[in-house]
Amino acid sequence: MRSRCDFRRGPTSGKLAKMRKGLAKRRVAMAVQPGAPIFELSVPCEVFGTNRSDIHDPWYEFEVCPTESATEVAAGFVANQNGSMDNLARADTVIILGCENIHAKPPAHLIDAIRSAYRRRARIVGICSGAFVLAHAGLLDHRRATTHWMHIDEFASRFPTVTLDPSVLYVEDAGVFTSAGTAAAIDLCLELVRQDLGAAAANEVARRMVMPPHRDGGQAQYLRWPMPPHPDHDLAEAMQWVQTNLDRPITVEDLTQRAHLSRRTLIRRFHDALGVTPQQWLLRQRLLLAQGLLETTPIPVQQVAERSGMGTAANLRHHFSQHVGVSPLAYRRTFGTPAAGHL
DNA sequence: GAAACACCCCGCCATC
DNA sequence: AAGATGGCGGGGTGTT
Repeated sequence: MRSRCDFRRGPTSGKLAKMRKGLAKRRVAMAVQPGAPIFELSVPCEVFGTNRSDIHDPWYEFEVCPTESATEVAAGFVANQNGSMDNLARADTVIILGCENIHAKPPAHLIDAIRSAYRRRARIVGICSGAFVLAHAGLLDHRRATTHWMHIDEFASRFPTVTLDPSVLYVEDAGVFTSAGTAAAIDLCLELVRQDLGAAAANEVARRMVMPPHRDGGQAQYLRWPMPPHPDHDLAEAMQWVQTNLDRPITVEDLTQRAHLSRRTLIRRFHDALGVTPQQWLLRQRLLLAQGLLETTPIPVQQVAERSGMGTAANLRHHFSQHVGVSPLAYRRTFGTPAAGHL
């Protein structure tokens, strides 16, 4: 079973350096076809299109690019374009939204624009049924991808050469990202910010978007994702307890006691809610905390390991390399803030 | 990087 | 009868 939130696919060190230092201002362009769903359209606008230069300066340059001159999207709204399709050719990240009719062939000029962007190594992102457009463009052949669960069968039968993974929220393969339905667009967009600007920046965006589960008064400093959308009370309480005790050794047995469940049932609940095992989730929380500490503090890697519950620096390095793709120090060099003694 | 040990996961089956 | 839960054990994974 693959992780629903496929955090194993972290960027390589080369990618990190390039992402951080290669461009003064990142350009994101979103292609909008007629009938594009409002929610999915709004997510990239909210994440990339809102000026958040107080989090990271410069913030993204974001453009909406309707595929037609006056593109009417869902619910009767008309995309008030600030960019034309030409802008796709200049973007570092090209986002393709879902289309009204997944059975229709996408317009040729859109396919051409996507292929062209891919050839010049732009990051290509298909949100929800946008995966159909990417598949039409041939970008998903023999690659892992996902789409809305309602379209899985249709997608699989029409694009048999794509390795479809219906269990993940989003997936990346060779610079091509696809996300599952609707709300998964948020997860994917935040992941893109995380790759570009680091975990602290992505978590701050998430916090401002009031992402669950931290709706209570004591907002956590770092977003501990993934969390289940609707965990039952005992499970949520156990997970909350983990969040505030990451510096200490925690076993699955501790979780079973806090959740008042057997080990077997706990694993089942995690699997149903998140698609990951308790241990995988715990490790993810520790790594996210470690990432935040590396970004925002100057403390030695050994202390980062201790505070994040990773135990030893060697263990932290091991998992960092495996899941984030770079060493802790390389990560700090790339994403460290002035508070961490960098930049 | 390898090895040893501890811990974890999941298919299977029984029980509630 | 169907679904949820829990125990077992072999194989897998994490930690040192």
